[in-house]
Amino acid sequence: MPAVAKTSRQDILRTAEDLLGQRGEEGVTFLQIAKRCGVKGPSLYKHFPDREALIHELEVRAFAQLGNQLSAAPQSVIGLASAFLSFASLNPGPYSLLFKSGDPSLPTEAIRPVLVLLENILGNREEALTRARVIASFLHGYALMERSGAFRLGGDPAACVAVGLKLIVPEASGTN
Amino acid sequence: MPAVAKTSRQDILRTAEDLLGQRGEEGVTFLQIAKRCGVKGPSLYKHFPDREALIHELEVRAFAQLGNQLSAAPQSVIGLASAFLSFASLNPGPYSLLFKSGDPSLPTEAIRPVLVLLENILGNREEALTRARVIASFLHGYALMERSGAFRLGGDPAACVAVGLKLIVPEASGTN
DNA sequence: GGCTGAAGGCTATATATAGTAGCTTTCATG
DNA sequence: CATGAAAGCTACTATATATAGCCTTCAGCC
Repeated sequence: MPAVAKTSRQDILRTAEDLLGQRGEEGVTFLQIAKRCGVKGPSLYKHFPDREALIHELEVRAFAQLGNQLSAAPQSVIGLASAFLSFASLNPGPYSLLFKSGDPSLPTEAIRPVLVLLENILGNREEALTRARVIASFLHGYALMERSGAFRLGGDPAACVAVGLKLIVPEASGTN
Repeated sequence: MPAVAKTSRQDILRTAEDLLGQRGEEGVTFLQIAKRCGVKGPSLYKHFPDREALIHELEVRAFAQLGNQLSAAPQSVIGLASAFLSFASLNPGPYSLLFKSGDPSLPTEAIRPVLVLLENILGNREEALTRARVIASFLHGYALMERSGAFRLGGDPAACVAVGLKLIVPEASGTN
């Protein structure tokens, strides 16, 4: 439309996602992105008002990815939990952005499969929401502590996942 | 001992903790600390090799504080969990440092009361460790999600704490 | 009493970061 | 073909971490 256009919003976002994956959130700098996109730093401000806006966009995308993973997974407690934890460990960069900002409506979308499953299992909307929150907290906390190596007392930390899930949703045992 | 000494390691750490409490981890900068301690930025390197070392020290202190809170709390599942979550919400700065670095031996100390309590309740060391991990993951995840406002689907998020604890340690019901 | 060495300051500097101001180029459209 | 906006650019500001090298002051020793 307008002028030369050496890069684009999409190009920038893709590059930022690469950096996020390779170096984590700290590594997502305008200078690095610009360099890789073949423009100078300040030019990026023609596409994003500031760094926070870019990071927010990455968070939205991360939620979308997580949502896809959960939708595609076996719709069981174990299936969804495994998909969640896989996403966390395979995509530490994007994962680290989740559950931090607290504004978009997308999280609701991404987590929906869990809620739907629990409603089916429990037959109670209210109880399902509470239970979903317990599971989300548990898995999120586990993912973070696992990644940072916070489980230092020996044994197999991963073992606590299955145990935890069974405790939190005993109704799913057998049915899975 | 040696020379003028306008400040000290302790002074710097106290100032850094103030900043951590007031502005969060991002706000803990050598320049700000130096200003408040009445010295210039580079002088701080006479007391700490780099910023990371300072932050690590703050993390160690945060674990010590948390440990004190847990030791002083009622030694019940609810009592310890409440103390943990209180610490998290009353000290967001220090709390944000916990379970991140993954090197010191102090975490082990801080969390010990939980482990001891669960060993008493369950009478099984192995099982107690697993259960402690489930609880720690759950509470840590809850604290983070609560703080960032990740619970957006209405109802009372806090309600899921009691429910979660009861599910994870049903043996404690009645006894608390 | 005076030397000396090291602790702990300081200034100056280098690099990386976010962000702003203001100019320039290019093309799509009237 | 003129114009205006999109998207570059350079130059600059401010803040951050960190290093180099110098200066000052005292503690301890001869």
